[in-house]
Amino acid sequence: MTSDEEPPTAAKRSDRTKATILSAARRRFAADGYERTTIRAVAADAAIDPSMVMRYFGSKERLFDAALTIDLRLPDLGAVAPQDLARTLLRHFLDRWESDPADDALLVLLRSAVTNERAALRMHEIFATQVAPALGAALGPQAAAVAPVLTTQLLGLALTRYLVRLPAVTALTPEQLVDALLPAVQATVRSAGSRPPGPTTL
Amino acid sequence: MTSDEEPPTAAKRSDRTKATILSAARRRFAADGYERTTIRAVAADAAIDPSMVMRYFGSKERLFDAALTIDLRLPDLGAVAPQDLARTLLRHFLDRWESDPADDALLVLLRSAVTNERAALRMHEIFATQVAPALGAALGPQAAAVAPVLTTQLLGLALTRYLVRLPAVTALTPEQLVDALLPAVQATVRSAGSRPPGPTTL
DNA sequence: CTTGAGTGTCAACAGTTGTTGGCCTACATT
DNA sequence: AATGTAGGCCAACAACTGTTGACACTCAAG
Repeated sequence: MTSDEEPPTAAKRSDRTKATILSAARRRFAADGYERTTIRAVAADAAIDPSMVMRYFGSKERLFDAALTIDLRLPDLGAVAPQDLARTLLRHFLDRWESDPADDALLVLLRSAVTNERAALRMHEIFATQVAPALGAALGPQAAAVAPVLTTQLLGLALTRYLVRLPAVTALTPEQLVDALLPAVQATVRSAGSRPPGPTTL
Repeated sequence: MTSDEEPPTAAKRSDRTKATILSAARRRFAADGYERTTIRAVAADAAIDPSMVMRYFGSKERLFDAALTIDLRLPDLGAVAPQDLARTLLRHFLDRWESDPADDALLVLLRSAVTNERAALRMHEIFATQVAPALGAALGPQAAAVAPVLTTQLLGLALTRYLVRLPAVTALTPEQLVDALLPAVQATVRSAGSRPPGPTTL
């Protein structure tokens, strides 16, 4: 076999441009959402012809799918002491988002999920496959009751700080945000234990 | 002067159609957001020609402005006992949203604010003129520290339940939601008193 | 040198969008 | 009956969208 493998160095020129397109697409989707992002704009950012975007990704929808491979990279919450859980979660997400808000896949997805059904379904999927299991490992059977509330709180933070950019929220430093939100998140985590399965559940 | 006043009954035919357009616009903006809402679709819903929408409102942007006269109708929170504040807030917004999610101006605005700069600015304005003062009346000078967190929590709820429609959140009844969120919101309200003005404020 | 695939550009399509201007009709006032 | 105006419709515009097909360049293999 002397004939088939690809050039060892410079791993194919096309892969590089494909990656360039993908990163431009992520930035555009993050900044503008699905509907306002145009293939022409993505192509221009990637300094390439719009038709190449089509050739590499087939359609705008498939480009969107490709741009949104989401891995929350949640740590093993089973190894975290319950009293540290709230702080760990807040820090984890804030760290991610602060490092590069315009390129974080979760923020990209969230912005589009508000007006795009496809993106919303993707969000549901991530909750079911990543958030719920991770919290289950930390909180056991009580997690089901708490997970939606925690999601509400964390996505609420993402919404007000990175999407709507409320001045009152963007004015705070990440450390101040952790301090400000900690009581609420901690109360939520604690409510898991204190509330027996069904008090007023009809 | 016997000549000028308008017909007393049936207060002008044009007012009625203008109102019809406005209500159709609200529904469309709520369902689709600013970008995906088309004037043609609004006109079709109102059973009228698209050009009439332009004649009455001038442009899509001005139609959007007209559709979004937001009054949160917040009760006088100064009259609410501090320990009831959390529950009052939760109930107030849940009641509003549940009664007609597809026509609530705040949800309409929120959906668009995520991708539309103009709508986002409108949101900032509402926070400054309605939310902040109302909370100020209830919490005094501490309100400034708490208001952003409360906003995060309430908008987080709106986001997950009405915009992204996470199954884990839509599955709950309003009463269950109040119960689930209460510990967190209460902890936030309480944190207003316990945290002196500036511990780590550099 | 010739080939032929890989990589890219250009120009155009068909559909949709916000927006505009001309025309028609009903009807209260003269 | 004549008429002016408010309310409405129709057809078209220019711009922009996702998408497609034909053509040009590069460069290693034969």
